[in-house]
Amino acid sequence: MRLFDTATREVRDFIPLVPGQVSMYVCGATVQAAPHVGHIRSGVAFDVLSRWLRHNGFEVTLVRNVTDIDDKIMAKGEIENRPWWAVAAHYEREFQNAYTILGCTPPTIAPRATGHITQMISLMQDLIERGHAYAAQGDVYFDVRSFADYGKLSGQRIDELLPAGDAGSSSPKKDPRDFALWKSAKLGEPSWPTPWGDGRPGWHIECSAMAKAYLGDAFDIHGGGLDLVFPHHENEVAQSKAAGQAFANFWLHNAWVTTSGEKMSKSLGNSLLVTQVVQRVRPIELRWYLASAHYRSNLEFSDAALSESAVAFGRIENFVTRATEVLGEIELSDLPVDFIDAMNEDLNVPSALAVLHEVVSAGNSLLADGEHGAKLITALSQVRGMLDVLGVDPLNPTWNSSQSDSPQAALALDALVQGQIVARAEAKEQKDFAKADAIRDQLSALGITLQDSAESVRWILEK
RNA sequence: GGUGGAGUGGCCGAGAGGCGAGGCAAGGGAUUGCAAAUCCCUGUACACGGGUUCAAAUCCCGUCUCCACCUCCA
Repeated sequence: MRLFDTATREVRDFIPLVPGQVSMYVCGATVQAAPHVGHIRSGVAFDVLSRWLRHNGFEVTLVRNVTDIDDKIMAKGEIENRPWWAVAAHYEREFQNAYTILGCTPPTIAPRATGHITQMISLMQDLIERGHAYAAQGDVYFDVRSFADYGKLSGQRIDELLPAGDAGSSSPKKDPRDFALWKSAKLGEPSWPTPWGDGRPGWHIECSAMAKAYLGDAFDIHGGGLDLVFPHHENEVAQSKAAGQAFANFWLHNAWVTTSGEKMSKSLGNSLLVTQVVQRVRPIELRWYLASAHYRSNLEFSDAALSESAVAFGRIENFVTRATEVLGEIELSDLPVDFIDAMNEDLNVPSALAVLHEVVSAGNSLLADGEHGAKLITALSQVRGMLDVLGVDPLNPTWNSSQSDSPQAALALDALVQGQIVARAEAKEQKDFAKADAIRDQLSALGITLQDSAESVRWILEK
């Protein structure tokens, strides 16, 4: 399998540090607002990666952090008139819900920054001892000039960077590009005791501390959104490597969801909350849409594209449902070679989907011809296998809408619709097409679509 | 100013020297009482200008446009 590594800017062979196991750290959310579609794209992208790794027999340890203390969370607490920790807990839950309804496999652990202050202190002590950090007026800063590789990950040179915004004359920093590992607490701010005084973590330190706590000094993959490359990941890798760790072997970054060509972000006012979008399409359709573009390509979000994508998925789903009605439960078989090749080449999902569509077409032909044998079984099992890798197998219990799908209700509805189907068949028998069409229209008005085929009539409830 | 990415047919979206990925939409056909569902057929697209090559969307040079990061960001 090959993956694009931001650090080397090339697609290269992925070989885990420990055979058979993959350790992965993905930057989750700073829980200061509800998740929008862009946030969840990242969740879906790395979920597809971990599913593919598991499919290939790797045991995956996935750490996805929750940064639950930072300036914005504190500011939000002011606005919402509640403690910072209530804000953090609230939005953490919202993210959790979004990941869940989009079918993301839960991470092995979702550690919180505030639960790892001890590890942060120990890391800072280590950095100070090694001469890569210094305490000043209760703050602790990372000394970027002390670390030769600073800027390597993002291709930045320290002297070419725009001056940092907080580099005022009052700053105790040695260099304006030095960044805060720890910030001394002002009155009324949350704080934790340290050898340098009471304070709270700066951004970046939590990820270094938690990656080490759960994955050790060296691990396979570090992921996140493209905007994290600089400064977040640059600073993280600087801290951890300056502390003597090998840190991440691969750096993976997902691209944006855009609208009108621009990155979706709160400040531009163009963000769409996950909760809003899943009112328009089903969660599985949103996931299909987000997963269907290559993770390193921008995905231009539009209502039209979303709707078309849902229609396209409907065709796949239709095949799965019809074939399953004919075949019942089946065992999964091997995936098509072309699909495997596409996924192994830096998760080329769009190419992989071309294979999926081909198998679906072939499967539909088999159904149309009434061939319900081994070929159809293979087609269905391959299709479901491919969908499963992408996390969009419609038959997976994840997607059962719990409220409406009680078995009794489904049986009752089926009995009623079957009655109408029989009535329509009788009308057709008597060439009373007006009556037959009226029955079909009635059902259609209720969201029930009839699908005729040579030997049977089936119905589906539009969702 | 520094760094990185992108411009592909009506739309979405892969590919990255060689004989038209795929999807959606559209047109035609099969099937149907009519629809729906399904299947088959139909498209010579790669921002622009040069160049290299037997061959370029893919390589080189130049130009234009857009986006992102360098401040919080998935």
